[in-house]
Amino acid sequence: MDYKKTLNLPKTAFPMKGNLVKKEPEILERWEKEKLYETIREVSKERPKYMLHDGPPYANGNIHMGTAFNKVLKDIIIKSKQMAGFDVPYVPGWDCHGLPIEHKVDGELGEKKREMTQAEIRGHCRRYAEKYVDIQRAEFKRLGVLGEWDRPYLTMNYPYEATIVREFGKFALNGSLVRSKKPIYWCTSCKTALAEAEVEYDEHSSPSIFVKFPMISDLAEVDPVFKGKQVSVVIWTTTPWTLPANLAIALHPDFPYVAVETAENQVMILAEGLLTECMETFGIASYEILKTFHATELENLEARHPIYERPSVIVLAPYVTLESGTGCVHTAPGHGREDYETGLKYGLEVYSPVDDAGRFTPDVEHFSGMEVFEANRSVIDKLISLGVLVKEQKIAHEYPHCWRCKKPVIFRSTEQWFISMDKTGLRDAALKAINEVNWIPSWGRDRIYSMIANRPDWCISRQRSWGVPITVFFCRKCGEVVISQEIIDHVAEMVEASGADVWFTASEGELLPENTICPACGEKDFEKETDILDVWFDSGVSYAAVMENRPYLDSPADLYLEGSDQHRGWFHSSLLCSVGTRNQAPYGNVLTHGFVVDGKGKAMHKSAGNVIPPESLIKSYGAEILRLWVAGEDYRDNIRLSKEILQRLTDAYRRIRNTCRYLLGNLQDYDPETDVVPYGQMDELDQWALHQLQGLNDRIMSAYESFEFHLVYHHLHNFCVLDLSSFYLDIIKDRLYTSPQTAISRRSAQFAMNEILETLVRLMAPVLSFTADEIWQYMGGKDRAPSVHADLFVPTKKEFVNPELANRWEDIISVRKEVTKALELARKEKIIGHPLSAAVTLGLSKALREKLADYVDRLKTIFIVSSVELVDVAELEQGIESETVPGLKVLVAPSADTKCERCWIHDSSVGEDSEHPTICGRCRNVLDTITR
RNA sequence: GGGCCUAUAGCUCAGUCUCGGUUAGAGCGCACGCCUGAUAAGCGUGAGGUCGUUGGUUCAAUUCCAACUAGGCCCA
Repeated sequence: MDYKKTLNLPKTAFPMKGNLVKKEPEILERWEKEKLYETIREVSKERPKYMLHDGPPYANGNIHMGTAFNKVLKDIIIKSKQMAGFDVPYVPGWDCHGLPIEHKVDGELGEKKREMTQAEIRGHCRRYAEKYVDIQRAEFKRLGVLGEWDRPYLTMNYPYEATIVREFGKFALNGSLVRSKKPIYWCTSCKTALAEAEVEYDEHSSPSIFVKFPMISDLAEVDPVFKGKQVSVVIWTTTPWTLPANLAIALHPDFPYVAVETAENQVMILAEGLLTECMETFGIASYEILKTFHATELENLEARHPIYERPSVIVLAPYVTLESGTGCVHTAPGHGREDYETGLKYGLEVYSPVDDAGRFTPDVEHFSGMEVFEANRSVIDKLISLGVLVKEQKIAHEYPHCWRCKKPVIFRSTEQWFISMDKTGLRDAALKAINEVNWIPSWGRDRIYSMIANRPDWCISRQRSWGVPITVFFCRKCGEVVISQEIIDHVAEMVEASGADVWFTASEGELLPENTICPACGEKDFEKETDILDVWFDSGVSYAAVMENRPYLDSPADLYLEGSDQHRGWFHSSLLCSVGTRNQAPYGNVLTHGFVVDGKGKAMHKSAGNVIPPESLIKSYGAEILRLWVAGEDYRDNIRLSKEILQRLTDAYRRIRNTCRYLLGNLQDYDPETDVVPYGQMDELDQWALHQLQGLNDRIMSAYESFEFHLVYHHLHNFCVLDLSSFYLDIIKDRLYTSPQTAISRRSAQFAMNEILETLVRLMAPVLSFTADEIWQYMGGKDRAPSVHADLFVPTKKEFVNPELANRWEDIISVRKEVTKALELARKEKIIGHPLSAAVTLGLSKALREKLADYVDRLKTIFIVSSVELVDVAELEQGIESETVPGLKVLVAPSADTKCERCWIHDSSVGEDSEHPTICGRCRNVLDTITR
């Protein structure tokens, strides 16, 4: 007889192989068809809300691993919060305006752009952004991220653009908006401002000159040695044309400076570290050091401008280096980024006497009307004639050029709009708000705090096309800036109806409310501003455009979650916008993650060839593995990704999947409605399993709560491997397979397995969203939610918590470990093969024997051997003495009994029954119940 | 160059922070073996770590402090 047919072997249609690459799209289709996201909204509408506000990725290009990581992390949080009992709507968004898109469109349009109106160009930009929103949306959905994908927020939506206008209006009207000059890259040939990204560095030949600035301040007052001597500070520059705009000389605060007498009563001041080099350059063979200064001694002293009758003040700046020059840096706040910063610090004018075409303005004596690069020669000649030029050379160096016309660009100051950090106390209010936010990890607070504390005013104007206009007007007669609540409301309404394009297509008369008059001069003739807003302002007001605007959302949000670069980006701009208009942070918690790097910890760069695009990962492993990776990595540090990591995750995935499959297979005949076994009647091992399960449930739910998803992964995996596969499930196989199908001992195990599966499938769902959903389809029982994602975590069941029992089993488990070791040794020596062919004798100390007394009959089952005999440790001469369990000896021998053909246990009762001579008494009895 | 952060077995993570103290843990992978009633599965055993480096504090440091090195993000 084939006794195998009399066993209750596991059976399930749930496939062993995930086949994720093929299966995932099918599951996604089903979610879409069944409107899973809407279903989840419906079932949770009465619950407390949890607001995670999505930071908008830029609508350009395909998603990369970093964006994929971020979105999946958000999805894990959303799903786990959802299952923890909240209502968690998720509205994804995109950042749509800005230079990178305009730049791309620019490149596509080429020469055609010159004949197009601004509105036409903007139309192209809009279509470009739409295209990438569609592409990225499909890519995000493929990752299994659930959300309101058919109604995301786009910063270029008309209502969003109107919100930007309104929020800008608040700053304009509360006194934060200021207008002042700032140096920017400027192409004199294209007559346009250039962004950093539009500047290309290329080889360029420049004059290199050393110039004397005679001291006005009398150094003899500092040291008599200077009495009667002519002292000059020597500077070096490669842009002689900026000398007319010179207002200061910068020294490094920590460097020593020397005064050297180079000729009779002629003294030069320069950095000590460059003295030798300079003297050589100047061709000065003999000189004498008169004095060494600390830079701070010279601060605020005045030199005289080499050409004009005005002072040039000595200032200190940390960016001064000893790499070249004299250590004394010519500073023109209107013509350099660093010069500008230093100028701000010392209260210098942002002087930039150069027009759009790169010509000196009429007020520049000697050079007015000259083109700046051509003026270089004239400036040098002038210096020579004044006797202040120390040395002239040529230098080849990297110099910024225009990306379009390839001509060298200049730094030139133009009028820009700023949001003042201090005029209305924005900085202080923002710092205060930072302290009321929970930053995770906590150092995020320090990082953004020092940025806000030290940042200059926020320059919000850009001389571009693709963005939301700065909606202010100027009076054509008196130049007054005209802005009011009425104007803002009027413009915002028009933008809401027709988009921000209206600013560029409509006339001032249409954009302004009727009868607007200039508050300064009473005139009615106005000109609109042409600058647009920094895109960081767009996304910075998303809490207003999205969270406050949609009735089912709320602000401040519970959570913002982005990469750590966003301390300078979205966290930063959102904070300033919100504090500036609402005096509170737009978020209660801010979670940051590190960056995706390769297996060696190096940043992923195209040039390094170590980039793994999400698409290729999904194609060969499936999105589920990507999700497991997101969960498994501790994101507070850099997030590594390599083939090996993916291989390990794939292994772990299979293990978890197979464990669930085994549970399903053994539950195929179990009805959770009718086959329930009361706790008191359960097998103690099953009770142990339930106890372990409660611990797991607690640990994982709290790991979700504290956003420590790598712990979720490890706990889940370890539970499947250690508690279940290698222990619990291995031991109960005998009971499951050989008992009568409906026996209470078997139902007891099934009851536990059912609890385990019900709990596991929920615990894994936020991470393994596809697989949990797939398992869900195979689970029995009535009143099941349509998807695991629409269900809740199982609350930890106190009635299954039994620490006392778990304690007792600790001892059994430690003895079991020793037994398996002994079995392995016996196997090595060919004494046994399968553990069921072994008969084990345990030599026990009195104490140990007492502990195991109640389990005598079950030890063989627990150890999965055919017999266990207990003797006093002193009586057992052979056997291996345990190193870890005191008072334990283990002896393994081949079983003397015959193997039962049905249950494979070696037992003395085999052969007793003539009808079934190859099976044991126990199996014989089971057969009776089956055949009866 | 500045600010912030990270560094424990081949890989992913515990432990250290809040209490410094006997042989630093887990899983995976690897090696070897068993099973063939979870089978492109399952079980067992074993080998892997001078806890980034160097100093300091201490009776004692992977754990506290400093510097350095490597790496990351943001500035310059």
